[in-house]
Amino acid sequence: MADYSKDEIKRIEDKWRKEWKTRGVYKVENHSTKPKYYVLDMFPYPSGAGLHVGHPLGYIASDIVSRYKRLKGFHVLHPMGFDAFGLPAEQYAIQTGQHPAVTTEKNIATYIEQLNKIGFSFDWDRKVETSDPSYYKWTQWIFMQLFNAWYTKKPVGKTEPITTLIAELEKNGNKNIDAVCEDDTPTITAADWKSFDEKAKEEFLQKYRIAYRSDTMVNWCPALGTVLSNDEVKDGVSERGGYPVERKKMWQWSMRITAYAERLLKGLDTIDWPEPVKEMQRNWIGKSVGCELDFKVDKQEGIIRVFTTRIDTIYGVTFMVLAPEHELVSKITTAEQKAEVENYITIAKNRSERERMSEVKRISGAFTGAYVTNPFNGAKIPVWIADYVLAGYGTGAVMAVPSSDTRDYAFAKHFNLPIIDVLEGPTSDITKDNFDPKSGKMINSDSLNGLDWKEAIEVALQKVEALGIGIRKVNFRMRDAIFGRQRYWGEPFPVYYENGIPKLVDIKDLPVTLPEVDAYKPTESGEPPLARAKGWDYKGNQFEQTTMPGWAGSSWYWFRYMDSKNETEFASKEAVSYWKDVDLYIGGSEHATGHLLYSRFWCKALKDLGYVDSEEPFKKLINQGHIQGVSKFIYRLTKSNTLVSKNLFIDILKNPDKPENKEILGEATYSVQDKTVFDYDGKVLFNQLNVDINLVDNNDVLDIEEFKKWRPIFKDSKFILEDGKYICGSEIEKMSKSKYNVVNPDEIVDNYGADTLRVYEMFLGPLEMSKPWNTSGIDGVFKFLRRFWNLFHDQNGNGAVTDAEPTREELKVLHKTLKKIEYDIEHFSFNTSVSEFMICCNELSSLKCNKKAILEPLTIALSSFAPHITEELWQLLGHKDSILNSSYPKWSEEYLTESSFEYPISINGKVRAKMNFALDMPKEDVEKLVLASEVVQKWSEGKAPKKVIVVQGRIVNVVL
RNA sequence: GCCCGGGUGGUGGAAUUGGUAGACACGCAGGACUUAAAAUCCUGUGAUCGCAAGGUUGUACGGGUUCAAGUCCCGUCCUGGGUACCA
Repeated sequence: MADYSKDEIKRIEDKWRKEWKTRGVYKVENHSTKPKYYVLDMFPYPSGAGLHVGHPLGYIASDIVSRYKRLKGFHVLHPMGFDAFGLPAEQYAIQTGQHPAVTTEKNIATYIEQLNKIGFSFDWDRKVETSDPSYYKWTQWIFMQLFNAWYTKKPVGKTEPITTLIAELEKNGNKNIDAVCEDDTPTITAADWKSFDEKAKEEFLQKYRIAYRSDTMVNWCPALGTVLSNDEVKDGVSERGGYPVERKKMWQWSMRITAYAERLLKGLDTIDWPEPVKEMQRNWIGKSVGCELDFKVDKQEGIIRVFTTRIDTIYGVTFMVLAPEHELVSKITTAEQKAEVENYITIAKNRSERERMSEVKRISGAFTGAYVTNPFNGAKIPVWIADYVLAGYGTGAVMAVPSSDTRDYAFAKHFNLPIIDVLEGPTSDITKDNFDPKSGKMINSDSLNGLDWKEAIEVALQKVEALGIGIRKVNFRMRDAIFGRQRYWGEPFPVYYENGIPKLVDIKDLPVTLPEVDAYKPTESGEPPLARAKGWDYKGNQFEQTTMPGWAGSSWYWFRYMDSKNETEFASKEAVSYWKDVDLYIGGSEHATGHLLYSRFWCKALKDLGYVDSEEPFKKLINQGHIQGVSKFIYRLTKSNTLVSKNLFIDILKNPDKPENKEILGEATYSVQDKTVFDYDGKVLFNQLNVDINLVDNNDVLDIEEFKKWRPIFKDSKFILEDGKYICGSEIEKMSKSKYNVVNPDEIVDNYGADTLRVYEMFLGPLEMSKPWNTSGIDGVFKFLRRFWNLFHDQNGNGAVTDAEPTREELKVLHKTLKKIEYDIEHFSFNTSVSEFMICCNELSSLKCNKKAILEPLTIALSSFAPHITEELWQLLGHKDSILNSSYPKWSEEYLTESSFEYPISINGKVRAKMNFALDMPKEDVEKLVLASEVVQKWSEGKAPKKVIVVQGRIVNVVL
C-alpha cells in the first residue's frame, strides 16, 4: 500500500508519538518484581538557541540502552529534566528586563517539543526543573541538612548532625573531638563553651559546619558583579564575556568538601568510570603523603615548619623558600636584607594572578639574610622568599632540594646556590637530563646511603618522629568549594540574619522563593541583585542576599527523579531504596571535576545522615563526544565590499606582490592577526566572516544569489571568483548560533524521519569520540531502513510476510546478527551494531527472505535504535501490544556452528593456502598436522616443517 | 612542562584484544532498467607492477620482541583534551 517514503514516515512517526503518549507506555512505577536499571543523561541547560544535532547524541545512546534493558526484562527508569538556573537567562534578563523564569519556561517548552520529535522513551511525568520552587525547596532543605552537620574523624570519618557536636561541647569541650574543621580552631573546655554568648557559639560552630561562612579569597568579576569559580575563569578573564577578574577577600558560603577528600579518592576504585575522568578527579583532589618538619632559625627565636613529600632528600637541602606572604618573613629578615625583601613583597603582591600565570618561567626571589639549621646534619641553610611557593598550600614554606626538583633546580641555578646530589643518576642538568627523581638509591646522605628512595622515606620519617621535630602529614590540593553567587537567577538560601547571626528558616517555611526585583543586576553600591527586593524579609530579619551556585541543583537531581512529585520529602524512603543509584550515566567529560565531584560529595553526606543508601551516585559513566559544527567563511575586502574566493585569498596573502594581487589590494601594506588582515593604518582590510552554512553546498561553493539576499550589506557586493565559482573557507568549530553553523535536528527529522536521525547519529562513529557533523552518509542509513521495510513488503507496498519455515542459512544470518548486536550494545559500541544490522539486511535481501520467524526477532532487536518504524512493522506482523512490551530475542549457538571451516594456512607468516575441514572430521591436532604437512609439501617440495603453530585447535602458521 | 587519549584508503570508520588489515557506509567509476532523468539494482574500488593468473608493498616515522605486530616494548614527530609553580 505504501513504501517507506517521506509522507509515510511522517504518518508513522506522528501516529506512534501519539500512541505512546495515550497508552502511557513510558510511565514507570516505583516498584516491580523485575530487577531495576536506572539510565540517566546529564540534563541540559535550556538555552535560547534550542536543541542542535549535538545534544541528542548521548540521549539517543541512553535511549537505546533503556529500551534494550527493558526488553531484556529490567524495570527501567529513564527520566529527563532541565538544569534551569544559569547565567545566560540572567544576562538576557538584564538586557531585556524579561524575567528569567519566563524565558526559561519558553526554552524548556521548545526543548521538550524537539526532544519528543526524536522518539525518546522518557517518563515525562518525572520531569524536574531546578528553578521550580517545588524542586529548589529540596535543594534548600539539603543545604539545611549540611548546615546542621559536621564531620567527625572518629571512630571512622562520618557526617554527623550538629546536635551531637553541641552535646559533646557542653560535656567536655572539644578536647576529645577529632573533626574536620578550620585550622585556627582553638581548644576549649565545656566551661568556655557555656560562657559563650549566642553569637560566639555560632561563630565557633561555623568552624565545624559542612555548609559554613568564611572569609575566603575569591575570583571577583566587577563587570559581572559576581564571584566566579576557578572553572569559570580562563586566563585571568571571565569565561563568559571575557571581563577582567580580580582576587578579593569576601565573606562567602562554602562547603567543606575537603572533609570527604579521602573518601572521594578511595571511592573512585569502586566505580566503573572512564580512566581519564578518574585520573582528573585524583589530580584535582591531589593527595600527597609526606611530613611536616621543623627547622630552627639561627641566632634568633623561631621555627619554620615545612611540608615535604620527599623527606629522603633531606641531605640535599641547600636552601629554604618561604611564600612572600609567610608570617615569619618580617620577623626573620635581617636589617641588611630588609629593603630588598620588602621591595620583593610589594612586587609579588601587585603582580596579578594573570601575570604570575603568564610568567611561569620567570624566576624571582629575595634572600632574607636568615639561616636555619638542618636537623639531620646541622648544616646552615639560607632562607629565601619567592612567589613560586604558595601561601595557601602546605605550610607556605619548602625545603629546597635542587638536585631532585626542577623548580628548586632552576632557582638554585639562577641565584647561584649550591646543589648536592642525593640520588644516583645523571644530574648535570635535571631539567634536561633523562633524570627521574622517583628512582634510584640514596647517596651523600649519611645513614640513608644505599637505601632505595622509598625505603629512605620510611627510615627518615621514623627519625623525624623519634627526634620529635615533625609529624607525618597528608595534604590535599583540593580546597573547600565556594557556595555563593552574587546573582539573581539561582536558589535563594533558606537563611536569615538575626543580630548578625546566620540562622535557618523554619522548615515549614520552605521554599524561600525568589523575590521580585526591579532589575536583575547588582545594585549601584555593589550588593547582589536580591538586595533590590522590597519587603523581602523573614519575620523582620534580613534574608541572605546571595544565591546558590549553578551546581547546587545538579548535585542531587538524580534522587528527585525517583519521586519527583513528593511534597513532603525530597524523595520517599521507598523510592530511594528501590532505585538506589544510577546504573548508567551518560554525559560530557567537561563535568569531570565539577558536577561529578560535587554530586559524589553530596551523595556521601546524605548517606552519612541516613537519607540515602548509596555511597556512590553513578555506578557506570560514559563520556559521549561532542558533535562539532563545520563553519564556512567568506573573505571580504572591506573598503570596496568585494568578496574574494578562498584560494585567491590565500594566494594574495602568500604573494602580495603579484601584479593581479596588487590590483586587488591596492597600495595597502598589511599585517595578519586573528584571521583578519589590517592595513598600515590599522584599519581592517580583509575580514573573514562566518556565512550561513545553508548557503554553501558540499563542495564549499557559495550560492551567490541567495547570499546577496541573506544580509543587506552583501546586496551590492562584488565577487572575485575562481573557475566561475565562489569557494568558501571551512573550519571545524563548536556549534553556535553566532557562527551560523548550527544544524537543527528538526530539519533532519522532517527530511528523513526521527529513526534515520537516531540511527545515523549512532553510525557516525564511536560514542566517546568528538566528530564534526556532516550529512554525507545519511542516505546510506536511510536506504538501510527502507530496505528493512521492503523485507516486509512486496513491490506494491503490501505486507508480504509468510509463516514459512526458515532455512538453516536464514537462521544462521539471524542468530549471528543477534549475537553480535547484543555484544555491541552491552559494550556501548552502537556504530558497529548499526553495521551489523546493515549486513544482516543485505544478506536477507539477497536470500529474498520474508519469513516471520526471521523478521520478528530482528524487528525487536532494531526497535531500540529505530522505535517508530519497528512499531509499525510489529503491527504488520499481527501484534496489538507495543513492541516495548515484548522481550528481547535469544540467540543460540546451535545455528552458528558451520558445516565446514575454511582455514587459512600461512607459511612463514604469509597465507599460502586455504583448507576446508569438514565438521565431522576428527578434531585432533595430529590430523590437522597431517593435512598441514600435505599443504607444506606442495609448497616446499617435500621438506618437513620445523614447527607448526596451532591456536585454539587451528593451524595458523607453518615454519619451514 | 606534566597527566590522559588518538594517528589505519579519496572520506566517516571496522578489525573477535597478537592470528587472512581495510568490515559497514559515503564518494567515485562502469553496467542494467528508462525515450531521458531521478530512484532502484548489479560490478569494481589502498598503492604499485602485470593483458591475465599473480607478484610486491602497505596501519604517522625509526628501531625491537615474536612463528606471526595496526595491536606488545623503546625512541621520534604530529594531534585532541585536561591541568597550571601543590613542595
